[in-house]
Amino acid sequence: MGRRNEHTRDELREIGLRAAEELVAAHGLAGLSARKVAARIGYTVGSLYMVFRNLDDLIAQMNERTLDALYARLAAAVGDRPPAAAIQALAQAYLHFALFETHRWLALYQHRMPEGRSVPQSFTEKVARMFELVQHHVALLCPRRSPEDVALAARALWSGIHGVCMLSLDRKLETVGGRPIQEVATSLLDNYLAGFVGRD
Amino acid sequence: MGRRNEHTRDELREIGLRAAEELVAAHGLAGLSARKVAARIGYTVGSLYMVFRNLDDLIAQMNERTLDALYARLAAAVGDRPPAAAIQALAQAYLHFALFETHRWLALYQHRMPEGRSVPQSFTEKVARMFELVQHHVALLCPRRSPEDVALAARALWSGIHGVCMLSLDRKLETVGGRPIQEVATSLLDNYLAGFVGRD
DNA sequence: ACCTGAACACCGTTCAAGT
DNA sequence: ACCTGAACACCGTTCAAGT
Repeated sequence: MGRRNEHTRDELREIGLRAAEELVAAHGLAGLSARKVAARIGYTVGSLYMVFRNLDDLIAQMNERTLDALYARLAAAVGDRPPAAAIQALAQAYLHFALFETHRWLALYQHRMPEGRSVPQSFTEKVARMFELVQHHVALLCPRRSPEDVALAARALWSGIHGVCMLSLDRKLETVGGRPIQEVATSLLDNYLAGFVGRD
Repeated sequence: MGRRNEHTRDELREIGLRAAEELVAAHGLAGLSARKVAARIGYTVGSLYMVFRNLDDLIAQMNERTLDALYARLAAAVGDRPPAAAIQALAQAYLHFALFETHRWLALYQHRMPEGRSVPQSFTEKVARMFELVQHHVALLCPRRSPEDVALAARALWSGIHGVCMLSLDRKLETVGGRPIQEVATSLLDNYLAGFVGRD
């Protein structure tokens, strides 16, 4: 057998990633398997290994696409808002993505590279680019603060918003009478920034 | 074969959980399997299903033990400190646990119950108990605030600290020149509380 | 060069059979 | 009642063999 040649390498990679995204969207990262992806695109499992080093590689590439989508949403959300509003918009856009593309977003953090191996550099760069978006607007908000202070504040805020998403999605940690996630995020931003700017 | 009777049901459960904890500590949740646990305690896989409903049940029980350990550390950390110091101590104790018992702590959040099933009530209660520890000290710090405000603040802070841990452990998100995790956490608490108390 | 099919070493879960 | 051993349906990964 062999030689179907219906798709180029790039096409195979594309439909593979798309199938993976659909599987994850439907059943979460745990519902993803190389065999299921192969079945869904009408190839044998072995074929996937022509285009992806292994399943971890496939997931890493899928996650990079998620990062791209997330970045686009964040960048669109800021628009030309003034700093404080821009930061709030960034947070709300992040929340929105986590809430409405839950499985895709969770896969970003659930997937851990095997023991020794690290994540590709392109992945790290996309994360850095996203972080700088936050940092930029914090800097605009507090022009007199040192770059170190701004970096620290951006990191604290970003981590905080991330934690709000995580704990909200994890039904395990949903305490009774929990507030809507947006409200918690707003509280975090408002109070942190009040403290941060107040000591400007 | 059969009938070894070297261990009671409770003992079997205990050595099973202990073996699971050792495997997770060494290789993370991904390195855990029912067959490995069985091998490690010198029983066949089937025997595990006498004591645990399935692997998810085993992991859930293991995670409950982790929650107990974490709660003990947090409670010990507060001691009889005044509110503000108590909150800082809680955060630092949480960070410490995440940093030094990383795999055990990560397992708490990496493990997701299968599609329909939810986490046992005892688990939820242990989480609630931990959350109330934070809430209690925030209430002491701001006696004039409404219970709703206090709950919101506690939730924002707890989520924030959690996010700091998560993103710090995830080497993926380590941005270059990242500050030490404790510093980020302190910034989060100090500035949030400055904002929160300032509007008291 | 592309792709298959079968193989290998794993996995969770069940259960008849043995003591 | 306790425990085993084998079975079943899955899994990731490799690779000789076919076109």
